[in-house]
Amino acid sequence: MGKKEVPSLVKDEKLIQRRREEMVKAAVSLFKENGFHRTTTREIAKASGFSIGTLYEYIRSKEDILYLVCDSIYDGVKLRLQQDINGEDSGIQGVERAISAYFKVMDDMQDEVLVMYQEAKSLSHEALPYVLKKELEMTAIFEELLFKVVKQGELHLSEKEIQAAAHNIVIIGQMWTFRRWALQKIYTLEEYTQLQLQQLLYGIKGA
Amino acid sequence: MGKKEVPSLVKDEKLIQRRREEMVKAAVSLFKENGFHRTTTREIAKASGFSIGTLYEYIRSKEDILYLVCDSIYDGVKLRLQQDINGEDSGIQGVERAISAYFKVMDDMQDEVLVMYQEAKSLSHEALPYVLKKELEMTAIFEELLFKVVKQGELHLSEKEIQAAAHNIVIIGQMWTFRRWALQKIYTLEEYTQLQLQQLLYGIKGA
Amino acid sequence: MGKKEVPSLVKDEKLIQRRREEMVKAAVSLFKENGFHRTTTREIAKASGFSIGTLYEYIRSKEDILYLVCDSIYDGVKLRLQQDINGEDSGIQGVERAISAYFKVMDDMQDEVLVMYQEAKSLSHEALPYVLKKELEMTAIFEELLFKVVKQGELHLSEKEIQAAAHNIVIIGQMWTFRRWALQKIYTLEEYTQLQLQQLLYGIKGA
Amino acid sequence: MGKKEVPSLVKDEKLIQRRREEMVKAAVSLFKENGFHRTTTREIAKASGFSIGTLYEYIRSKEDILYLVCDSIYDGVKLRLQQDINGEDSGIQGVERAISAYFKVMDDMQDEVLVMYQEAKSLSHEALPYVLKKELEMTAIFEELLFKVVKQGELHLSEKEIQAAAHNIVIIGQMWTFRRWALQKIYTLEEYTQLQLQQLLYGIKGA
DNA sequence: CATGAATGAGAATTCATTCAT
DNA sequence: TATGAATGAATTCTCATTCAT
Repeated sequence: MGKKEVPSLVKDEKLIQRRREEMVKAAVSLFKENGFHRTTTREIAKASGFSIGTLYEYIRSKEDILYLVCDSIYDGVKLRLQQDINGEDSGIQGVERAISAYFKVMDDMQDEVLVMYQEAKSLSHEALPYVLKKELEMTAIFEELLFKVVKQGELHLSEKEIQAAAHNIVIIGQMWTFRRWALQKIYTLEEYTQLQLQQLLYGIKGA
Repeated sequence: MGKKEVPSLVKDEKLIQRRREEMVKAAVSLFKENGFHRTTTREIAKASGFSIGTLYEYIRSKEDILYLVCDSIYDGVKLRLQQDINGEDSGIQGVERAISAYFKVMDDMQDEVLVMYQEAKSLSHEALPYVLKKELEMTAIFEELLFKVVKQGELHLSEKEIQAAAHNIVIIGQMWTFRRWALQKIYTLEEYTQLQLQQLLYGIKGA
Repeated sequence: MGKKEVPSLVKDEKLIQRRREEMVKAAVSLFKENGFHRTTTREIAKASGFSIGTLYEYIRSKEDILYLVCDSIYDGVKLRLQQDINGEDSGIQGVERAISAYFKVMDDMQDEVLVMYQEAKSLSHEALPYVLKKELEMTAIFEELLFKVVKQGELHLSEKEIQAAAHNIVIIGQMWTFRRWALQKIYTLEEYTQLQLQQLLYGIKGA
Repeated sequence: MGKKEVPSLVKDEKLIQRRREEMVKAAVSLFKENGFHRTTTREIAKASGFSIGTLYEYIRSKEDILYLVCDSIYDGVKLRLQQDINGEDSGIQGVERAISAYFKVMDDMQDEVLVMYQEAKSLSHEALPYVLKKELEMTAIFEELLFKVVKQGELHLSEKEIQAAAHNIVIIGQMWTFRRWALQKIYTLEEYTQLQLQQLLYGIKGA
């Protein structure tokens, strides 16, 4: 489904998957600490528990690792989000629930979100679109949610308004991590969630 | 006022300023294209119009350049913003005006904002605080604006609500640049401004 | 035994030893010709028969090479000296024999001694003590030799006199190399040895 | 008298002399601390109290400074030594006096001696001979002294023995500085002088 | 499949020296 | 004479990637 294929010299698909998971885990931790450029492939291999030679059996280049990392994080975020939202109540209530759940995911996956946020731009022109696509899919989740509520007549928003709102939700969630140095000094996650729900729903002038 | 001093081997202060401006201009353009890490000091020197030796007469290390770039961009943004806001009408109207002006600045300085946004995190632990401080000052501008309106009784917001609103304004403005690949396909700047003003003031449930 | 460990990225200890021997050999020859500071790491790599990258798999910095060189030379000198002295006759005769052997070693290892003599001082404050310690050990060999003879009643020297004599022996031996430009024009090694034995044992006034 | 001429762009001989003295003084201090290679011309200029441009009005290259330094030190040592020895008593007594005086000069000029000792070898093939010549002149002083005493019949030494003895005196004096890390822990200058006089005159087998 | 030694292009930085003012 | 800004060749060290075992 539109994923970029990263070739491997190894045939055993199961093994590829397992090794890559180890790699990604190690890499996230290292990227978080030192950033993509300051992390060496040797360090990643070592932290992954195998040799540099083996590392290159499962990827072609250092950039592949970054791609796998971003890919994996998006999948993780999306998976958790979909689990937390699923069927449940719809209407405005459902949107609020989704936002709260999303903020919770951002909080739980802070390190990953940060890495994705800061390093994705280092991807080559070839790989970047795949990641931006994921970012849009993320936004689309909230667009759809809002769209349903509009359809039910509970909200009155144009399509462009829906899009703007969805983008806002997404980055205000991410902001919790990439502005943690400011926000997490002022608010607890619960406070932040309450305040932002208020702002998102009612605005500054809000009732 | 709390700026980090970057030492130079050259004594003539005027010259330092002039050369550094050339450097920063060249660097912004290169960083935008290839990012900080993929840009070499030689490229910066060349694009600045002087030799590598001369470059190092005005800075101590590559990181100094990044710091000067970030510093310069913040100053630029803030300067323009303050010019555009100045005395003028207060009240909610004033806030709206300020937000519009801010979005306009973001649009005009897209390249710079993008660079600052993506590369600032590469600053060392020593220099980073200076830049984060600037980011907070940016936010503080809107906090103060809102605070005045609250004082005048036109808005009813707690301090924490003011802070959240200010952060939202700032990053929704920045989002116009760092999500340009999505947003600028959907909206013109005017549309974006109108829609986001609506969202910020009245929220999803909006009037 | 109190050696400074020089870390390597390579795991195979045997290989490390072999490669470092090649490196040291090449470095001695280059240092002798141009001195430590005028010799580049690339030259050392090339003369050693491997690439610059490989060189740095076996050392951390250029200074490590100098340390390895000094270390190796001292070990070489000491080893040869101990082989030449071993059990043999004791008494004054033994001392004379040892001095002659030592002078012979100095003569055989002129290049090495010269390098060690002239470049050791370029070692960092961290590494220098290890080399000075070796120099003292060298001196201690002669101190012990003299001490035994004193104990046997054949010589009458205080401890401080023993130390002075030992230092004199050591540097008069080294002088053969570092004043070669003067001495080796006047004397053959045999002459030098005879004359200096005379001076050392009986002094200027000597019988 | 066989000195190497170092050209200058400046005409005023008095000025040249004065500036060069300042330069040499600054350089000795810096060389002692960091060695010739690790000292930059900028540092020397600064420590001398003039600009880098001015520095190069009085020398042609960095090496010229080293030559001037060595030259100046030798002249200084020789001057002091000749003052201390002059007419005075002759015979063995005179030799002893000269040695003591020489050791005292070495002690007083430790920094200079050390620099000369360790850095002279960095001189180019062109300049080195001039310095070695000075070293020989130093030795010649003691050769002459000894020669006179031999002539007077108070000592019985061949020419080669005289030369060896003179070399020994010179380097045992220098050793006081370049092995200070060992010797100056054990002896005071007076002790060292007494012990070495004893060794030099009567040898290990002593009186 | 796994290993890790070897490679060398490339990057940041330094510093002796020059020359216009 | 004095100054100090400009220069760029030279140097150390890094690190992604390969390939023989």
